Amino acid sequence: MGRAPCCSKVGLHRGPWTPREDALLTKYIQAHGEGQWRSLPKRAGLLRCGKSCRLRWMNYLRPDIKRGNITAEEDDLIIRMHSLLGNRWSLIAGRLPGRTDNEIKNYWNTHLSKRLRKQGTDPNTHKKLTDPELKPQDQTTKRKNKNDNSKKKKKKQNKKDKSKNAEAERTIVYLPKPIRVTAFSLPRSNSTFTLDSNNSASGSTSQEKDQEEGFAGNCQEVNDNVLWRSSEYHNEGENDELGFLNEEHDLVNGGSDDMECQSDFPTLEKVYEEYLQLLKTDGNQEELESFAESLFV
DNA sequence: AACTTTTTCAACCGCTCCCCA
DNA sequence: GTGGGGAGCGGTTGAAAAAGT
Repeated sequence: MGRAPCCSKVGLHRGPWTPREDALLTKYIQAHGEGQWRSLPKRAGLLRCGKSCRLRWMNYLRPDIKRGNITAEEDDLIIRMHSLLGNRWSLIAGRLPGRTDNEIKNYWNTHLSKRLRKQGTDPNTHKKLTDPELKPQDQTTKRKNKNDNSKKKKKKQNKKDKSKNAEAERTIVYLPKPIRVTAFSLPRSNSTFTLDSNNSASGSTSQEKDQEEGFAGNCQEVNDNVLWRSSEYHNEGENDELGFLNEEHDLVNGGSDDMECQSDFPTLEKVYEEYLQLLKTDGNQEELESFAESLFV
């Protein structure tokens, strides 16, 4: 059993937000700032749960949210980030100014994972799908279950078991150990994503290459391209786990003018080489895990 | 035009982590 | 050291829209 819900559902509004609720929330946050989500609804005069308020603000009302279609550059970046980080949407979103984790998650599930499958790449592992029978395992199957109530109920009941089984069956990808990070040291209300017109993601294009080379290919691709340009995706004051990657990329490239790197981390190339060595050695899971962990100290 | 199926995405849920008393 | 509350995250749901028949 988990914790009790953060708020009593009795008497609270649920479902889509009305313009009036949006206005109340926006007005309140503009006046008092973000935070204190639990008590915010009451103080703002909203009949909503604090969680709901937070979500609405973070995913929809925040002034720094970028509207409109995801560009090809963003698209490409999401795929690359996902190959490195997996489903860590908030981290990925942190690299895409103005985009929310929810938006990226949705975009991945509705567009990118499908596209990768079509292209013969497993969206989970980013490896080439060898068995064509794996392909139909997409949302179509999921949708068919949607109208089946008994299955639906069972689905929820077996949720945990399923995820455990899936865990066991899944191909192990030695992604870094997930850690919780606070995306920005500044309060969000103060963080300004001033992305000028030159700030597109990299000029990289070679998705086909990625598919052929799988995870390793992606990693190499990351090294070779300008994905980690600190001036583009590293907000001032940000202290997330990818920070060192940004720095390392600059080191690899001989450093950049706008950023002084005094990191003790090995270069990204070295890290990658070491990683590949460990991958080649069979049954070296422990070493791999500790290696991955060491990257995030 | 009517109906069915599929897709999209905002919102919810359950869980974990972090912080503080 | 520990327990509780707040915040944040990722997975999932379901209503509405779009596409197909």
